[in-house]
Amino acid sequence: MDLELTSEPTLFVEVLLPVPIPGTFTYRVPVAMNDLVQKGVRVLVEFGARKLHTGIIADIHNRPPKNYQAKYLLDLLDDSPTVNELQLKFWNWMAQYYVATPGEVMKAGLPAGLKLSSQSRIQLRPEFDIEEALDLEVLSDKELRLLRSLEQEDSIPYEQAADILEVKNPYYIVKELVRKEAILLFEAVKDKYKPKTKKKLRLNPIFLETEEGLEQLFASLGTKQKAKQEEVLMKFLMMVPVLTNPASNEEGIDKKELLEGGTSQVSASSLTTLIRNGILEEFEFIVSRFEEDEYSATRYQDAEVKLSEAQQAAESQVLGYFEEKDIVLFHGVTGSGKTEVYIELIKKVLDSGSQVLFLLPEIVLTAQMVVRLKKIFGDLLGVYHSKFSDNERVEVWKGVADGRYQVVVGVRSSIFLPFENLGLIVVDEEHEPSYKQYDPAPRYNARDMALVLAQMHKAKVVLGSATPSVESFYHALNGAYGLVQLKKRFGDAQLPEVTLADLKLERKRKTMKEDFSSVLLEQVRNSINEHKQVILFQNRRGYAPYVMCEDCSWIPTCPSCSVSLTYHIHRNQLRCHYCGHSEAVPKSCVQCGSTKIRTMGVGTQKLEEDIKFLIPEARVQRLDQDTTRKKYGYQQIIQDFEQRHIDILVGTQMVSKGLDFDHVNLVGVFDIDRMLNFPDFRAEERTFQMLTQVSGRAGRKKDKGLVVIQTNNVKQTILHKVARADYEAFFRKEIEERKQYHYPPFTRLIKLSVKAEDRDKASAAAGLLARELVKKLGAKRVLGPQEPVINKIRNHYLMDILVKLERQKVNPQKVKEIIREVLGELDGDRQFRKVYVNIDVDPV
DNA sequence: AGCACGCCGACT
DNA sequence: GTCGGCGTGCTC
Repeated sequence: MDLELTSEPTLFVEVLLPVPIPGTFTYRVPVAMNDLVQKGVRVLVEFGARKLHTGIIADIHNRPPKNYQAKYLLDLLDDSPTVNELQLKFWNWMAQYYVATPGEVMKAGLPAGLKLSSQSRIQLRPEFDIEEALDLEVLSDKELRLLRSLEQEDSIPYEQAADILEVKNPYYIVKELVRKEAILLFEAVKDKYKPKTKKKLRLNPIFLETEEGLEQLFASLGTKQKAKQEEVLMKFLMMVPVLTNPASNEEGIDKKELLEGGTSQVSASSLTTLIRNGILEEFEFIVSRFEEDEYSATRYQDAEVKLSEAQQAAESQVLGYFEEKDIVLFHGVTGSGKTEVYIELIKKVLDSGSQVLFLLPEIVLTAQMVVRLKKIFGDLLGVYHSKFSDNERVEVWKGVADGRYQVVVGVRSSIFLPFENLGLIVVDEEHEPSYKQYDPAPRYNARDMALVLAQMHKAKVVLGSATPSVESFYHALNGAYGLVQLKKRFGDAQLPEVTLADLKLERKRKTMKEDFSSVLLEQVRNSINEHKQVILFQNRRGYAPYVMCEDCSWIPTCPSCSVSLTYHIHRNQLRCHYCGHSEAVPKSCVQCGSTKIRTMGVGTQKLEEDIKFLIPEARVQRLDQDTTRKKYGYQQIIQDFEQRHIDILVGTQMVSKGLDFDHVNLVGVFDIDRMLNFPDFRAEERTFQMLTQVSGRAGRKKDKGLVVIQTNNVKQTILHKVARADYEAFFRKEIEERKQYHYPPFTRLIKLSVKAEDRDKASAAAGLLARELVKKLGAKRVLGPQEPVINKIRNHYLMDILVKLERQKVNPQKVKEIIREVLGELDGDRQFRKVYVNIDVDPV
């Protein structure tokens, strides 16, 4: 036989693994799999001595690695690719741009449910003879004990060995037994994703084959407990017309439905007997985790949305821009009806056969927008949300891959879904910082990545906002993006009136009640008397940001972070919002022994308490991270507020997002000065956006709403711009400052955070880094190192370096290469062991 | 990032 | 001796 002709080529694959090591890993393809390997397929590989990993095939070739022996692929997990080629390209791009590894991007992009988990198991070697080993006296007591237990089982989990042996770490004993060739240690893999099933029942079809079948059936029942069994059967036959409609039997009936449904309950144990005797058959049916709701039958063609003239004009402007530009910034004031325009655009894209991605910031998602879209797009719409379980995410992933979902509404991570042909991406509230991921790497901004993804799909993008980011508005004015504006509220609703409450003055006159100015409190009372609703905005959760000893000013701080501890009232404890540390409130001062420990400052909990005390008849509810932990917590509160079971909603920025309430006529804003004075070049932008958003909650329909902003400095011009809803005035001033001080959009920023347990080490490493960067980039482009305000988190000291690159002159990818190089040097220096550096490209 | 391996000190 | 803590180096 001619080996040359029959032998198959030896193939190798580049496998992407979810590890933070640069590059892919080369594995050898077993000949039997040669025809089955394809890019994007999940594979099972051994990685390191004992670990199994799920990886993705990124490339296939026939070049054996030079310096090592490639391991074999263990298994292929898919028949068809889980990740398409465009996604692989996208991941790669993202890794380059954000200075991350492809593995880190994979980790962020692939839902956990598509990764496999592995567990070590121990098994007795069948050829090993325990008695013989005993005769030879080569086994210790413990070893023997483990072997005896294994005799009874096929295999046991590794952890169980610890219980059997009554030791903490069975590793050495297990290892010794492996050496003696008594046992095998292997990895069992299980697919984490399990479809959800329902138990269904059908009648054994043999009873339907002949005319007399059913009679025989009743005759064949055992004599014992016959009546009960008959009862079950009768109910079944009433619910399933087996004779007139045999297909209904094929389809079966819910087990639960048979047992509990209808008018009577029937015996579950009789049913079990019927199943055991082969009269009824039980089978499992895969169901979707997403309940088919009342809208699912609707086709979007049927759901008419009437656009106002202004909306129609906006839509045709967007379409007009799309003739020549790929990106349009859609600036529409709160309540101007951007959503209807989005919907019309989406319909058009769907009609052309392309897919649509609708991005929303984190918090809004469960609320009204999804319901609205669901009504229109029915079961073509997939929803991707951070509170979904792993399994639910996998179902959306698969739905997108097989084309069941043509529209997806989702949070930032939905840019990773396996779209084949996107035609449009809508980024609503494009200015929202929650589109940016902080930790872990890749620190990506979903808004920016949406632009990249769209380009790869040759799709269009609409960036929508009532308060566009300075960057986006600048690009729009520059002509890089199209600009479409809606300046009037829908249906002639008026913009709210904005009043400033002068806290300095009120304090002097002693008219403050707790943290409420008399101006605000009076308005709250008015609203309640008129049976209107009120929103109070305080962007700080907890009860008080810190507590303090009245006698010596001692403030409890976190043992691991350089921050004061926040007081939470319900558990009566102090908590760190950075690392989660919590402790009881000290009864007396640690420093001077005084018992006069007072809460300082205001959080949402305190506001809630105060307003309940000041207006006892009002029904008050708090909306923040702490009250919305549960999956539907947020939805529940919003619903209660909508249905007017709540008069006053006290909350963090959660209250400011995309919610339309018809009966709110007052919004109160606390602590805005702290936000304005935040040491960040975006502080004013953030404040303006937040105030505009939260103001938008006041007044709908014909009622003019009122916004009361409490401030210590009524002269701050930004507050007056909010009052006039003058975005463009805000923008003009802001863009001048950005230009003057070289901030985005005129520069690109890269922030390096150096982290080490030792403060001097962090400082020294940062110093070295900065010097090297200055050498290569010039002193003007490197700021710092500077110790951040919060200089210690989780027992690691921090130092920041900011790299500023002029937008026109500098190639940012080159600079990232330089940063990688310099970091490599630091990595090689023994002195800087255990120093970590985070790279944040385009920090927000 | 894990995780194995090796070296060191504490304990039965 | 054995256990377990931590520093170091590697993963196709």
